[in-house]
Amino acid sequence: MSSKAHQEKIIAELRAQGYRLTPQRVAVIKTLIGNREHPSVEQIHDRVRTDFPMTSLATVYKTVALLEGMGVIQELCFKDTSSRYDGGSPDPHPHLVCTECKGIADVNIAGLRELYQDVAQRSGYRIESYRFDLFGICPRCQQDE
Amino acid sequence: MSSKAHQEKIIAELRAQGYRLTPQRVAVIKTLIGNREHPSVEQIHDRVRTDFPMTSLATVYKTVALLEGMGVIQELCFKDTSSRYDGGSPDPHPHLVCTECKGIADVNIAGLRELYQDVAQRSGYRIESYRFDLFGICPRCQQDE
DNA sequence: TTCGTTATAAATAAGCAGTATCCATAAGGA
DNA sequence: TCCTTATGGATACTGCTTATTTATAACGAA
Repeated sequence: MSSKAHQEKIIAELRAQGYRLTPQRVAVIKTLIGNREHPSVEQIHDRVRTDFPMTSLATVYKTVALLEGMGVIQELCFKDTSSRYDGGSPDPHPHLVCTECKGIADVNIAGLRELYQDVAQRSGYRIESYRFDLFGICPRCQQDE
Repeated sequence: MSSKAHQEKIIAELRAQGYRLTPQRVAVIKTLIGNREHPSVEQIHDRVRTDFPMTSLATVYKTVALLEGMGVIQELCFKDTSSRYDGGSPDPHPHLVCTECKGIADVNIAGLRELYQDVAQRSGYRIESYRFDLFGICPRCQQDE
């Protein structure tokens, strides 16, 4: 699905659930959806304010909470930085996290589902989601060393 | 290694690095090491205070930071609860997290190393550690439903 | 198009986990 | 036993996030 179509779908979903379509919300959605940069609330706020300078930080917090509640974005919480938001896919997937530049990249790992379904069977847990972060140094930061 | 031996090893390591062995530190170590319950700072604090009632929360924070810096325990940060501490093994390993009772269990997943070494090769990242949490409902909480 | 209802935005106060500060105390070597 | 100095205790503070309050604007109805 194209980024534009994805945005439209979420906007339609908001409308369907009776939420109002405010310019601020649309701007947050546009910043998040199809953006592969996993921005922080601050970064979303800065971006949104280029178009709507009066937008409050609280509004961005409320909007990302709303979108997360709808299950269309994922919050990625880290201990040393503020949370980052993944608007690319609402389904869990592993992330590559550069400990140097703090960049976050999506990565696909084949066979992961089978792996944790085996764990579910062995442990008796009913597994509903996961979080898999690989920490290291990205190629760009390795060059800069 | 037995839990007792593990504690002794860490105490020796503290001494070797010139840190003082205070009763508070020893109590924190005893609470953490060999404990499979992944306690929070609050829980460690409560436990330590049964023996040393005057112990401050700040002391527990400082001690777990020290132990984490030495690489003998792992901090597990979550978005909805305060951090939990893993004193069982300093090496990264996956965790099963019950979203109902907030319990955390260690789990072994064979082949994980190969899996992310393949990712390293494909992506060019130099992977140094990871965090893998599986969220779900533990067997006990499933029974209580 | 206008009006009315009411969800939402802005501003800002409050909450909370974790950190820093400061002084008194006690660990450990001499 | 004494001395030096790291450490503990108390508490103020910080930064991220949430709650509160009031004014505004979205959207259905007429």
